[in-house]
Amino acid sequence: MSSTDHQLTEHHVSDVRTRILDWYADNGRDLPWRDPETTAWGVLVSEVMLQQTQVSRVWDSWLAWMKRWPGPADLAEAEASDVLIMWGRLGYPRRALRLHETAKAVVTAHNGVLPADPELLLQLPGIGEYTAAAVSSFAFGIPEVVIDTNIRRVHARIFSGKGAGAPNLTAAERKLAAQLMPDTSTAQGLQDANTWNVAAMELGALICTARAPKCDQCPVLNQCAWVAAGKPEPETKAKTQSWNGSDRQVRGAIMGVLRAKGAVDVGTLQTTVEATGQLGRHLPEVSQWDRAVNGLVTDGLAVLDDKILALP
DNA sequence: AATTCGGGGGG
DNA sequence: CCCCCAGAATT
Repeated sequence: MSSTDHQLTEHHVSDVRTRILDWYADNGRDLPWRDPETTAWGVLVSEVMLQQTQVSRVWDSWLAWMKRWPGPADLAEAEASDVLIMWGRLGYPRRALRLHETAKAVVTAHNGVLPADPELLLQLPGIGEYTAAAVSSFAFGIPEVVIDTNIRRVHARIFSGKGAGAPNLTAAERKLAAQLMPDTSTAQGLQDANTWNVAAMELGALICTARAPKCDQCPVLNQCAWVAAGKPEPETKAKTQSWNGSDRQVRGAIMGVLRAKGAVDVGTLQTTVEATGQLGRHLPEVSQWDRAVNGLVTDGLAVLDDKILALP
């Protein structure tokens, strides 16, 4: 038994769970994809959009997307170019292509019905460990152990006394998350387990935030190991990749032009993109333009035909 | 295990 | 300016 298991008594865990479940009942946000009327497909769309993109930016995009393509069959019939345009500025446009592919796979391999089994969900493009578990739990009521960046931070602070989750998801974090799940042998426990997933996530998003956590509003302030330890600073993580001058910035600027114009002659690509001002003062070298264009084509985000770069 | 992939919110 | 965000896929 490790030192972190030592204080993990059932009484303590149960107390924390009850407090956070009660807090969520009163403070959970009415996000559109949490509406009971939302389909499982709608939940999946929200989860993919929310991969590395904040709730505030996803909200309107999700509403518009679901209105245009309510189910997988609708999206499966769409053109990839329209899918990318609709994705807009949510970022990481490969997510849009993978969601499009997943819609097609649901139609062709699953009779048009999104599977509930996390193992089947995992096989669909763009769905990883987190999203598979989240859809199973949130949309289908299957009490999978959901672990996202919020939940990892909440668990780390309350039970491990650290300020943040590990840099990469560890076996210890998986074990702890599994131990914290309510017993699902009763109907009430089953419901609590699914609510626990979303409640812990919500606490991390609203109260137990990465920076400037609102501990004065926290339902488990007095149960928190991190607070008890005096809120030690998290170990410094690797510096985030710079944005200005990056390949991603150039790729993103090109995609912005393609979404607006549909296509552009590669001979005028540089001046057209630079004229949008998306690159700031950065003027890419020819080699970076080539790298960006080739990368977009390789990733299926654009096609190059007779010196014309266009949406797929 | 480390990199790459957008774009913007917010301290 | 810098870190962070309901991660996934690739190397």
